[in-house]
Amino acid sequence: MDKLDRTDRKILQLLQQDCRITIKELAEKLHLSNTPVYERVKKLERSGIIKNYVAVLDPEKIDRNLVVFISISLTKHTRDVVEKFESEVLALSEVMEFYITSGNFDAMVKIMVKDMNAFQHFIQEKLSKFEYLTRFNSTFVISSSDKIGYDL
Amino acid sequence: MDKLDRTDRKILQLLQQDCRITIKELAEKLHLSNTPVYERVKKLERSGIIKNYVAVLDPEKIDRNLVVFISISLTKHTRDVVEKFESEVLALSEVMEFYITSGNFDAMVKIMVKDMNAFQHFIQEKLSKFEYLTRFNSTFVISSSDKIGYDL
DNA sequence: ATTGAAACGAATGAACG
DNA sequence: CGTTCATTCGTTTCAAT
Repeated sequence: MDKLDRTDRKILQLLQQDCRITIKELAEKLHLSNTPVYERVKKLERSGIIKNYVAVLDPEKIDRNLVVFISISLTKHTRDVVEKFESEVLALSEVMEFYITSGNFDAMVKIMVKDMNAFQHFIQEKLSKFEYLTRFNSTFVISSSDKIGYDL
Repeated sequence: MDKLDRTDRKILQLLQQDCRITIKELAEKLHLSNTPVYERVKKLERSGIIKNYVAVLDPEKIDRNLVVFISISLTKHTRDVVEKFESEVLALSEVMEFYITSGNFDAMVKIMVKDMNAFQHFIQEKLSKFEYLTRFNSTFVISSSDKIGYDL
């Protein structure tokens, strides 16, 4: 897919805010008929610019209101060790995001848990068991705000 | 909303993976008819457990492939200063997430930009202009992986 | 690349077990 | 809770431009 024109960007902006909007409604907002909007959305999907459509849940309502970033140092940095660590860490239910990073640590994970007890359990029973993990540092999130989508 | 039963959790799991799935398809996967599935989805929406439905874009395809976490120290920590800082920083197109944090810094932002030039521009022309910002530290993301949704 | 219409399939709500 | 069924509404395709 090449360049996005004004209409494509507007479609993406609206779908980033609410992807259950109907083609019909999109068409009305854009002052076009169904077909061109339909074709544009399909093209954006096929090109991979739209990766997928997901439901966003409220962390508070599902007991995931405590967010912690944990920076991690490893003792080995070979590809196989790092990849195994990544996939095993990401498989833990508390872990939402995994990053290989520059700087003082090798990796960072974002975890979302119910409370401090759940955090302690995660550290003691799960994270600390990894063989090649040598050191970590936890940064607690006091409050946060996310942007709805990308500015195009 | 009270407790989620097995069916609710399955619905949420499927909607977190693909929220454009039809009620009909959902019903087939759950071996139920349309109506109960429809009613459950509406209830999950009304209760706020489902916050919204969003299209996820591919960062690479929209020139946002360089991800950087920037930890920030402020000189003042009053409510008004922090809130103004938060809203102004979040309004910058490069900034996707803003966190008030514990630890050595006061805040952390996640930015997504095209390349190092865009990063440099962000630092020099945008971030550095904030009056109460005193010190910051950038952690570059080398690779990352996100989880599709919450394990319920 | 857009329109308008038509065929099809899904969402919604009533009636009921 | 669940099912079936009827109606409404959106999606998808296509001929024409």
